[in-house]
Amino acid sequence: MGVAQRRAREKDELRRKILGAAAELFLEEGYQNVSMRKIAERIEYAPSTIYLHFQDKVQLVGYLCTETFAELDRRLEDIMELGLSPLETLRKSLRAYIDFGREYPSHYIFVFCTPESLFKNIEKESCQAVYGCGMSSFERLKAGLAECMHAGVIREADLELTAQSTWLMIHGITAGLVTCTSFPFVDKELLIEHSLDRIVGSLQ
Amino acid sequence: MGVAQRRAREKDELRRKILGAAAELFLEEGYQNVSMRKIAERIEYAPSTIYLHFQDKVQLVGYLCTETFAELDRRLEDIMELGLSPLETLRKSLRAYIDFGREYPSHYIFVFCTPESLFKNIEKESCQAVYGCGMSSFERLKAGLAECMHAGVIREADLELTAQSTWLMIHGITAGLVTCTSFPFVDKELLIEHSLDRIVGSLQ
Amino acid sequence: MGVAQRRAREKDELRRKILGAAAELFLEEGYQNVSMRKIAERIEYAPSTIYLHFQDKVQLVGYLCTETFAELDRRLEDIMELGLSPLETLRKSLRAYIDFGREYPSHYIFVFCTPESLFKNIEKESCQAVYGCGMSSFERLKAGLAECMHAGVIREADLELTAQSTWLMIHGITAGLVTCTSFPFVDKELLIEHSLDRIVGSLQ
Amino acid sequence: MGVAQRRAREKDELRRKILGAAAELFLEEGYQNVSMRKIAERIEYAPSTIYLHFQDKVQLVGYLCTETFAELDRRLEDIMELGLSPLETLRKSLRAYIDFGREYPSHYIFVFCTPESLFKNIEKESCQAVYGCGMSSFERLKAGLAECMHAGVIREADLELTAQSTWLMIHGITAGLVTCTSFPFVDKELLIEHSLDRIVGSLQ
DNA sequence: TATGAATGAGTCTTCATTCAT
DNA sequence: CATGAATGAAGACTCATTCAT
Repeated sequence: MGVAQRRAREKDELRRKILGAAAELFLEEGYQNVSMRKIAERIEYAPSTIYLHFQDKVQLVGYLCTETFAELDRRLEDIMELGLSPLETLRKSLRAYIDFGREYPSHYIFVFCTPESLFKNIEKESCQAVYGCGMSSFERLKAGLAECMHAGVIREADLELTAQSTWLMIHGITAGLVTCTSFPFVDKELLIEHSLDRIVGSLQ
Repeated sequence: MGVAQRRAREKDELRRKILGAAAELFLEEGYQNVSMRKIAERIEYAPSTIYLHFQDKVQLVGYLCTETFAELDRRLEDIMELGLSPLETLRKSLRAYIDFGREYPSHYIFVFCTPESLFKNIEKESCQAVYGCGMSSFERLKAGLAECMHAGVIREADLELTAQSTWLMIHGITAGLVTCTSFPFVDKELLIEHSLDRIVGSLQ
Repeated sequence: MGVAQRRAREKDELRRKILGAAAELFLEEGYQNVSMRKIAERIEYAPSTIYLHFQDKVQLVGYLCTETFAELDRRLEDIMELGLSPLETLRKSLRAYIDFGREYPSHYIFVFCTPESLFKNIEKESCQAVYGCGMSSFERLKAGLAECMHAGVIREADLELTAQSTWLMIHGITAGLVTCTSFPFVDKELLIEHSLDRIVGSLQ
Repeated sequence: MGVAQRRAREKDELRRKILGAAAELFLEEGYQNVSMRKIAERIEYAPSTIYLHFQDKVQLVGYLCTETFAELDRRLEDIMELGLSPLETLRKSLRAYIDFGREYPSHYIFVFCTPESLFKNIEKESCQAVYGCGMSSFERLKAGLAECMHAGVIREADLELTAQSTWLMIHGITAGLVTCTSFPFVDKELLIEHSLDRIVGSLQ
């Protein structure tokens, strides 16, 4: 049993190594410039070895995103469990979203800023993984807004509309900061807080 | 001299033809799926001919974006010349920005949603063209905000901060609508107007 | 000892399972589209396990053909034991040969229509198995012809020459029907019988 | 003009060189083992250069066969123009067919002995070229038989049936001699002539 | 005995780019 | 000015096979 366990652990380790290398390359080179070959080179394995762990490139990237966004979900969950007021929870969640995007810029860009035309010849199923994995955090955002409306701390309005509008705005902040790296932004901390003030304020 | 003139004119014509074909392909297929070969095919010239007019692919696309964003500038200018109130002008400008992005999704994505790491091995000059071309519209936005502050129709605040924050938000709307094509957005017209209400409202 | 026997039996069972799966795939997909992996998948064993039972792919296929052609031998034997007249026996044998080829097209093609150059880098032994396995049926054909000559029901002639010539003709019918699947053949039953009439007729 | 002519000639020369190398490899290694890379290596060009002359592998092979079978057609035509008797013409044609197959074994094997399953994932169109190119010689054979029937030198019978049956037989001779290179054939000249005697005889 | 992990050589193909003409 | 020819590097992926366990 010990053997089987070790094997499983080793297998998982390599899997994580692959995902790690992929994430790094992603960050450094962007999705387009990440190839199975380069991933393999970085971990010093043969390209074909990757195929023992992932069906194809898109699946690999899909897992990468899924796993990374699970982290965002976890963070949002943690915030909800802090027992803060609905409004504080919302504000903290929005901030967590932005922070997350800045910490995992490549993942964020890949999932939310990659035009779908890029996946022209790729199976729908595989793409679902990539596009789907942002949905659960959106749902969380919506839930947070619902609670605020319920508590009467923000204006009553169409929930879906409000949620989408709010998401678009924090997406703008996240994406903008993350992709436009040579834009001469003012102090980013200030910029984020100022923007959140406006966004949250405009809900009230 | 007549000869020289004609030559210059012809040269310029071909240049425009190339840019035109590139723009079409760009729109239809997105940056990644545009190749020099396809551009050449479309205008029925040899691929190598393109290199007589443009240094490389990125430069070509850079020019493309520059020219396209000039169109945005023109639109913003037109709005300013309408003689509307500062606030109306601002609102119309923001709206024009979003509309422009939706009309030229590939250009918008290329200029604002492409992580710069993608251009690792590419001459700075070429990249400058790409990244610079959004700046003038940002300046216009800033000017519009300044006028509103001046006129006292929006709250007095740090101009640069306000402008960047505002840009990030409308960028979010534009980018979100344009890249997340499979997201189940509510009625987009409504979504945009609602969001603009919030953004402009949060300035007051 | 009981243990050793059981082991041997189990080993043989797996061997047959492998050959069975290979035969199925062979039939469904043809030699080129059969891979060790696919065989392994079908029997739910690891690819490497196959190598415990067969040296390599060609050897495996060699055995496969050997076993399948043994079936042809059996059928020819059965016919001989029917106690028919020499000529009837011959005719029935030729027909059985063609039918066999049509039932096992992949095997037939592999053994008789694969140029030997394909096995350039493969051990002679393995190839022998493949090429040898058609010989015994040829010998049976020759015997049948000999008997007919002996009985005076066909023209006396060089036996080897006659046999080879006859084999080439029925080989043409078999191979043609089996490989040229998109050729617009007339009714195949008719075509076969008409051809056999001519072949047998030309012996008399 | 001289320049353009020379260019065209050179282009054609390379094209022929590619086809030549492909044919050689074909012969030596069989269709399966011929790759674009190997062809390129043999002519000492980059693999991508081949794609300037042929769309893809199947097209290349298609041309190879088409061109080769054009040669067979030419030979059959030449025979028809000799002004021989219908029967002599037929006999000579059958013989020419067999000789042709023996001279271009790889081409013959490829066109007539390659199971279509090999082209599983390949466009129908491309395959047509490969499979179609034997048809015109079959038509010639049919015409020859028709003339013989007309002249009353062979038995009147269903033309299509007779033609297909006859083709299958000479196909058997050709394919057998060409693929079964290690079979201990008797003197091939004798074998061919003997078989032709039988085939033609069985028409009368 | 059986296997899981790993590989290296190979598959076809596309692309941006260069250069002699 | 324009091009046709050519290329080298890279793309994703498959396969038969080996070997330590």
